[in-house]
Amino acid sequence: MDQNKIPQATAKRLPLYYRFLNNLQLQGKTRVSSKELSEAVKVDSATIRRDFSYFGALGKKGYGYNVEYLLGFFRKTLDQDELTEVALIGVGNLGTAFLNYNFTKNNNTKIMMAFDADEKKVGTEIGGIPIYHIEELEDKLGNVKVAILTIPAAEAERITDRLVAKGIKGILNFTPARITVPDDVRVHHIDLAIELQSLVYFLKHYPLESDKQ
Amino acid sequence: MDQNKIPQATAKRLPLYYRFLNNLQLQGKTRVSSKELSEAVKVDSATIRRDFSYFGALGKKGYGYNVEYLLGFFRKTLDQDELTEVALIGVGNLGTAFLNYNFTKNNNTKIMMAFDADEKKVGTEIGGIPIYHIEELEDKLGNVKVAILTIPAAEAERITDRLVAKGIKGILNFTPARITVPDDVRVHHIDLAIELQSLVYFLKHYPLESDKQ
DNA sequence: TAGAAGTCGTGATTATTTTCACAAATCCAC
DNA sequence: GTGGATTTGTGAAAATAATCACGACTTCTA
Ligand SMILES: NC(=O)c1ccc[n+]([C@@H]2O[C@H](COP(=O)([O-])OP(=O)(O)OC[C@H]3O[C@@H](n4cnc5c(N)ncnc54)[C@H](O)[C@@H]3O)[C@@H](O)[C@H]2O)c1
Ligand SMILES: NC(=O)c1ccc[n+]([C@@H]2O[C@H](COP(=O)([O-])OP(=O)(O)OC[C@H]3O[C@@H](n4cnc5c(N)ncnc54)[C@H](O)[C@@H]3O)[C@@H](O)[C@H]2O)c1
Repeated sequence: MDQNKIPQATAKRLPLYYRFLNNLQLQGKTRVSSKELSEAVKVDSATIRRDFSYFGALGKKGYGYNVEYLLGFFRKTLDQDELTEVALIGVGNLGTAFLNYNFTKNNNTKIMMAFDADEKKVGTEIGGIPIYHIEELEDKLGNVKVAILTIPAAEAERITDRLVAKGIKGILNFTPARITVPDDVRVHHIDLAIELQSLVYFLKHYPLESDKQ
Repeated sequence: MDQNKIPQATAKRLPLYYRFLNNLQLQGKTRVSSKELSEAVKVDSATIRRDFSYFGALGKKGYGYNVEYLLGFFRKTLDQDELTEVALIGVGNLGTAFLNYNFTKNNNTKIMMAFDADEKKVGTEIGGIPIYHIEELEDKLGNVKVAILTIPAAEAERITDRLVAKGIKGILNFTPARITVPDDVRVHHIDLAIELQSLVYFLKHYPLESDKQ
């Protein structure tokens, strides 16, 4: 709760760094420079050094960063030692794909349960995750604070209200609906149609640029 | 090709505005203010007005914006009159979900073909889209300039090289791999594991903030 | 032990994006 | 018509983010 001064842009890159450091350690590397890191994650090396510097002096001049140390540091910073439980709402095309994916691999986030309105899906399991009826939402949700929303857009607002009422604090929203939530609930929109459309727009209107993301 | 001065942040919001305007028109609304728009898409109204202003004076003071006019304008700006063809590489969990989704609904982007390495999938269709063997990539791709990448991370770089060699200019990359491409190829990364992880990070470290996105 | 090479951390600068705030224009009710 | 209510478009300011560039320190080699 202390590191409230870390720029949002930096915070968004932390998981990326963390994942790459994990890979490095698996490969047995013990040190890494901001330059190497930069080439791998496609973020300017000065930006990486700046990002790290918000957490203090993590590296050593002339040497770089010690992989194990840095990894341990990020593990703590990203709370990788405690599992974050997630609920998924809407076991359709997208929802099913997510249930089949192991987010826990290097992430310590786990979908614990799923909900759907379709009686045929209720009672079954996908990837070992039980699917409950959406009417059981309030009963089953327990202490889960994060939800993934993969229901039709028309249902989004109504279900969101129920999630919020039950204490959900973070929503990863894949529906095109822009949902309304109280100030203390955070929503990240992932709008795949818009991502595709904006990629196409950039292609047509920003030819030969060098700025990707 | 002319509007090269439009900020990237603005460009990314255009499809969002476009979609909402479409909905408005379907509802039969003829005018809309930046304030209404703001509430619907959760973007500050001053930002919306600024965004629009890059394209000239689209509204009328004291009145707001004419929905039909604005929509027509964005349709042209976003090239909605011509269909953009897309290829999907990797018909697994995610890839299948995308094939079942109709991006063309209000987007004018269409997945025309898919590729996979799995013989069992090759030759079949999903959502009316044919699945070819990845070895046919160069033969079948034709003039398609945009690709969606939903293959295992380990394959990403190799396949990317082939796509680029064949003339692909835009890649929507869902793999965790940070792929390397020439300057004239644009890559948008959508890294679902990182989105989830960063949402969790924000929840734990930025309590009671009001800034979502 | 000395010098060369490498690399961090950061002050300063620049770039980008958001937001404020208000004059000007328009609308609308009467 | 007139006047109060709206709402745009945009200068200016503020906030946020990226990048430059270099001093300081470390490592490595001989
Ligand atoms: N599939 C894609 O590639 C894609 C792309 C872009 C956006 N999206 C968006 O993601 C969302 C999900 O897409 P999808 O393709 O998986 O849709 P889908 O129709 O396959 O799945 C929706 C699921 O939600 C369930 N559902 C419906 N109402 C419900 C309710 N009230 N409570 C709980 N469950 C309910 C349905 O039974 C179904 O299983 C949609 O909003 C869609 O617009 C999907
Ligand atoms: N499913 C998810 O929810 C999820 C979440 C985050 C990230 N991802 C990433 O998205 C990508 C796809 O995930 P998925 O769950 O759909 O995986 P998947 O294993 O279900 O699908 C991968 C598909 O690619 C095909 N393939 C393998 N090698 C190929 C090649 N050389 N050429 C063409 N096709 C090939 C496989 O046959 C398979 O059909 C992965 O990189 C994964 O890390 C997926």
